[in-house]
Amino acid sequence: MDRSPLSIENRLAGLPKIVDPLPLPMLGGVRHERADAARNRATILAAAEQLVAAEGASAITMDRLAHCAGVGKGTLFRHFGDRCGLMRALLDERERAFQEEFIRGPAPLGPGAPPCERLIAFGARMYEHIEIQGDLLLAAENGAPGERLRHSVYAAYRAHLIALLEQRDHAGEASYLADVLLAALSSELVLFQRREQQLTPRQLASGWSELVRALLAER
Amino acid sequence: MDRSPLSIENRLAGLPKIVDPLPLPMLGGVRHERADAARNRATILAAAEQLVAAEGASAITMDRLAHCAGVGKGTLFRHFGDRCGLMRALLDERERAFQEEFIRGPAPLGPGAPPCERLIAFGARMYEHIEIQGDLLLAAENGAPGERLRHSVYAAYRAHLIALLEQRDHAGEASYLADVLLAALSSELVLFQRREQQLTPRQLASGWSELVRALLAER
DNA sequence: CCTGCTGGCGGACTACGGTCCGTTTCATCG
DNA sequence: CGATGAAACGGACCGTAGTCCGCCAGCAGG
Repeated sequence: MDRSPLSIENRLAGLPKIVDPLPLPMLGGVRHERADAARNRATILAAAEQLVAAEGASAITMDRLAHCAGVGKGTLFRHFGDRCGLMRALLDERERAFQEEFIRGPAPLGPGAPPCERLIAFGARMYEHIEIQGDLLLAAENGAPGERLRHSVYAAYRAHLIALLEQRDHAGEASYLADVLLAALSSELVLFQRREQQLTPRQLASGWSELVRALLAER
Repeated sequence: MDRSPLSIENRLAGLPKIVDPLPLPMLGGVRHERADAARNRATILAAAEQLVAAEGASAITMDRLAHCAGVGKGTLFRHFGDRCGLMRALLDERERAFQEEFIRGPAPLGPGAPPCERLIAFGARMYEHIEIQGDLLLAAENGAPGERLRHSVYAAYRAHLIALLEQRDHAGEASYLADVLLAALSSELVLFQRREQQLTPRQLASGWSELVRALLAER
């Protein structure tokens, strides 16, 4: 958990957690979730996973899921806030693993490689992620306008990219560029490129790496 | 309603239409909209404009608008397809003017300036557009996932950017880069940058022009 | 083990987007 | 003109996300 004082991930200290846990039971001090609540959450997630596996993310409606899981609708919303929150919860495990990889994993994704390589690896990894979890990601990001950008997952990616960009003198524009780069990796756009524009994963990866190289080229 | 043979819409022949006219009345041959239909469309748009002016785009619900305009809900949907279609119709006039500007207007936005300058002007113009019509644009783009990317307005922007990029050797990646650039100008992102990230219009414009210059730099 | 109360639970309820289809209105043609 | 068929109309209807609140049960303290 602890790392060298120079590492990127230090700069992430104090940033929002990977997935903010909603109101969550623990209010004042440390307190655990009531047994029935924990049981219900697990049941719901299991039912949701099954539904997604069987019929895809779009088959999940809150009514149906509540019925399948044998709980009331209110319970769903208490646990996950809204539909997107539920989708995020389904993605959470992979999400954590991914963030772990680029924060502390082996090069070129993790520390050790030069920023340019890390950025390229980041995009490649994100493309894989979308390839596998596309529909779920889409469902998770498809909330109120701008909500996805306000969410902590986005903030984490953003902070990571900014840190990498700042190692290459993009003093003023790092933040702007981070947003642009992440926009290029949004699941909505990528799925459009894959399905409508018929771009291959290869073409995407190559486009991305050209993009990154152009932006990081000495000027 | 009818215009001179030199009018904008004639010159756009062959290009994707600015706003595809829905099923529209004209099926086989040329046929005009029925009088009551035209009257209703105008009434609806007027009521919508008034509502938007008074309470903002988000105040428009289809039920309410139908009531305000004194028509049935079905009529709304027949004319505009869905809520986004209605929003697009509200933006249509400005949209046409904008496209006219960058296709045939004066440099640097229109032909005459080098691609790099035109791209920079394009972004600047788009930022202005969003500054003024932000909420409406957001409402217009906020449909089913990916719908906005499939729409003809997006296709027109895309084609324009590709044409500009291809004047600078981005043979293979022009299409990829066009999508990335447009993603940077999406109203969702821009409004986030303006409202959440507190970027000034100036900072946006400068970020954009750095971005464009970096991508068009000889390599 | 009993008791009290806090927090979880469920499902009726609301608001909204979008569809459907029986009815009405317009334009055309005999 | 009237008749006739096509197109527009309207609003009841549906599915879905999200809220609310009275009820119930798990847990701590006696």
